[in-house]
Amino acid sequence: MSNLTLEDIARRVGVSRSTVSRVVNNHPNISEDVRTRVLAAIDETGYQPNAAARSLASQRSQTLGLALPQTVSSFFTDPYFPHLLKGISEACNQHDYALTFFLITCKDDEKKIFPKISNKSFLDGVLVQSGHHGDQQIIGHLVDANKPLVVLGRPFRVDNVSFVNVDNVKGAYTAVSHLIRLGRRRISTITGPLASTVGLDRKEGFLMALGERGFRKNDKLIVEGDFTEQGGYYSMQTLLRENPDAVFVASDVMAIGAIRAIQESGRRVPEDVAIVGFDDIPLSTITDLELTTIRQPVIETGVRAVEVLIDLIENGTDFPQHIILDTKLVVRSSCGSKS
Amino acid sequence: MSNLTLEDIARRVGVSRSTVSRVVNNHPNISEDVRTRVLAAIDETGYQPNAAARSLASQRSQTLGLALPQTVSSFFTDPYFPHLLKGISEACNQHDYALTFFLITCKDDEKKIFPKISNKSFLDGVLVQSGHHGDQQIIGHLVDANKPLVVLGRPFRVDNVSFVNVDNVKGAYTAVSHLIRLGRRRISTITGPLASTVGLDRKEGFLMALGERGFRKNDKLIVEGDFTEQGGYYSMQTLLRENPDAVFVASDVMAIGAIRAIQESGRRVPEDVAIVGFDDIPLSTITDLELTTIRQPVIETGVRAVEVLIDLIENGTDFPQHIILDTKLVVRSSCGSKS
DNA sequence: CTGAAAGCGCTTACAG
DNA sequence: CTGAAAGCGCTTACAG
Repeated sequence: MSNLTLEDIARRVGVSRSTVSRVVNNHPNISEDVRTRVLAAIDETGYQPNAAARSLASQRSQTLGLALPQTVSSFFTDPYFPHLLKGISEACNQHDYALTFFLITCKDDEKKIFPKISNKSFLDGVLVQSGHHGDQQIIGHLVDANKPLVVLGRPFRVDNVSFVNVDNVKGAYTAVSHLIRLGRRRISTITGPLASTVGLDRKEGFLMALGERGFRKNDKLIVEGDFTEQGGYYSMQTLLRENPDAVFVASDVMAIGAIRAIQESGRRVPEDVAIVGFDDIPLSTITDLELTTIRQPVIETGVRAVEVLIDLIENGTDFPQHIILDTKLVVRSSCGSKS
Repeated sequence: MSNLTLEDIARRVGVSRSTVSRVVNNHPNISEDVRTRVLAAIDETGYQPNAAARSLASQRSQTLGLALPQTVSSFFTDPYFPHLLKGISEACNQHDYALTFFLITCKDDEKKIFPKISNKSFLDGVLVQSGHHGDQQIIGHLVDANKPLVVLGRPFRVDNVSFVNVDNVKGAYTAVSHLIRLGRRRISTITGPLASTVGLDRKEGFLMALGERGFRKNDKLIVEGDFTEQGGYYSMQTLLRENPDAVFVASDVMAIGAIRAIQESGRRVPEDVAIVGFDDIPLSTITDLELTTIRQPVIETGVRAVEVLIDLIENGTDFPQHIILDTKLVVRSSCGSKS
C-alpha cells in the first residue's frame, strides 16, 4: 500500500503537485473546495508522504535522538528510566516528531553512534541523559557539530548547553530539614554515585541542611551508593555501625534496600531509624511501611526536555536554556510523623 | 560541520560523484588508489552522507521501528523491558540500523503512530512487543501494509507472522516438575495476566506438569497476577488461605512480593512454602534467600528478533519464521534443595 | 574500474 | 489561491 506519490493525488484531483503538498502540510491560503477534495483523495487512497523525500527537500527529519550513555547499572532496575522514556515519547508523539533511541554501552558503540547522532540530515536535535564525567565527550561532540541539544540532568559543564533538571540540592535539603525538624540528631545519608551530578547535588543539599542547623560534618555518616537496591542494603549496613537515628537515601530503590538492612539488624523504622527517600516512584510497600520521600517529576522532565529541544530547532533560540523543576516532600510513615 | 556533499568530495579528489558513492558504500571494483584518496578526503573533511538523500535514492531507511503497546503497568517495574531494549539496541547498532521507538499508551497515540509505523519510506521493518489481545490490531495493520515485521513474544494469531519467543510452556513445566520432584504436594501458582500469551503459556506449563503426575486440577491454587511486586504480594495472600506447600510464580518481580506475603504470614521459605520464579533477572536478594527460577534469555530475544527482521528485509525471506528460545532451571535456596 | 545521467518524491521561492 | 520549475543529495543501471 501507498507507493502513491503527490503526483498521483494531484492527477486524481486535477490540481498541481504543489497544491497537494500545501494541503498535506496544512498551509494557509488553500480554497476550502480544493482542500476538501484533496483530503478526500488522500483518505480514499491511503496516500502517505515519503518521509525521505520530505526530509531531503525540507532539510528537516522530524526526528529527535535520545542518547543514553549507560554509565549506570541502575538503568535496568530503576523505574526512573521507563518513566523518563514515557515522558519523552509522549511529547514527541504530541509534537509529531519521531524518536530514535541510542543506548551507548561501550566504546565500540560510540564509534558507530557518534557520527549518526551528529549527522545533520538524520536528526533534527538530540536529547542526552547525562550527569557523569564520561558523558562530557558526547556532549562536546554534539556541541561541536552545532546540533540542537538538550541534556537531561545537570551536565558537569553547563556553558552553552541547555538542560532540564530537577532541583536536587533543594530536594535533599528539604528531606534532611524534615528529619531535623522531627528531632533526629544523628542523620546519615546514602548518596548516589559521586561521579554524577545527581549524586553530588543531593549530597550537597544534605550537607547544607545540616550545616545551617549547626550540625558538625561527620564523614562516617555519609556512604556512597549506586542507585540499586543491593547498594542501598550494603551501604546501610555500613552506616548502622555508626548508629544513626535517621537516613536520607538518595533514591527510593536504595531506600528499599536500606530498610531491609535496618530491619534485619533488629532496629525498627521509624522508631530507631527514620528514613526519607527520593523519587516517589510507585514502589512495593515494604511490609506496612510507607516511604516518606521527595517526589520528582520524572515524566515532566522528559516532556519539558522535548519541548525545549523543539523550541531550539524550530525557533532557533540559541542561548542555552536551563530549566530546573521543583520537587516536593511527600510525608508518609517512614519518619514516624505525619506532620 | 558537514554540509559537504558527494560532489564536494568528488571535486576535491578529482573523480566523479558515482565513484565517491561507491567508496562510501564499500562497493567492490574500485582501484585501491582511488579508494585510498577518497577515504582520505572524507576523513579530512568529516564528510557524512545525507541520510535522507540516501534513503530516497535507495528506497531504504536503514532504520527499524520498535513498538511497545504499553498494555501493562509492568513496563515501569520489570527489568525485562530494559534488558530487551538493550538486546535490540545492540543488535541494531551491530548491523548499522537505527532504532525508532514508539510507546503506545492510548488510542490517541495509535492514530498518530500507525501511519508512521507503516509508512513505507520511514521504517524498513518493525518489531512489535506483543502477546495481548489488544495488540492484534497493530499487528494486523502492519501485515496489511505488507511491512517486514517480527513480533517479540507469541502473538495470539501466529499465521503469517514471524516471532521470537521463549519456551514459556516448557519453562513453567520444568519449574513445577522441580517442585514435584522435591516432594511438594500442594503446588500453587501465581500466573501472569491471562489476557497475554506469556501468562497463558506459563499457566499451561504448570497444569501440564501437574497433570502428567496425576495431580488433580485445583482452581483455588491458581491466582492471576499482573507481573508487579504488589500483585505478587496480594495474590500470594489469597493463595495462602489454601495452605500451599509450594508456589510457581510467573515472574521474579512477583516472587519478591510473594515471599514477602509468605514471611509476613509467619511461614518460612522454603520449609513451609517452596518457591520458583521466572526470569532470573538480577534482583535484590530477599534476606538471605536466593530465588530458584527459570532463566530466560531476554537480551538474546532482542538480538534474535533484530536479526530475523533484518533477514526479512534484506533477503526478503517471506515465510514466517518462528524462533523459540530455551529456558533453564536455576536452582538456588528458595526450594530448600540444591539438587 | 569509472563517468554521465536519470531518477527517487518531496518543498518552496517565484510568478501570476 | 494556484502552478511550473528548480533543487534537496544521493544511488544505480547503462555504457564504455
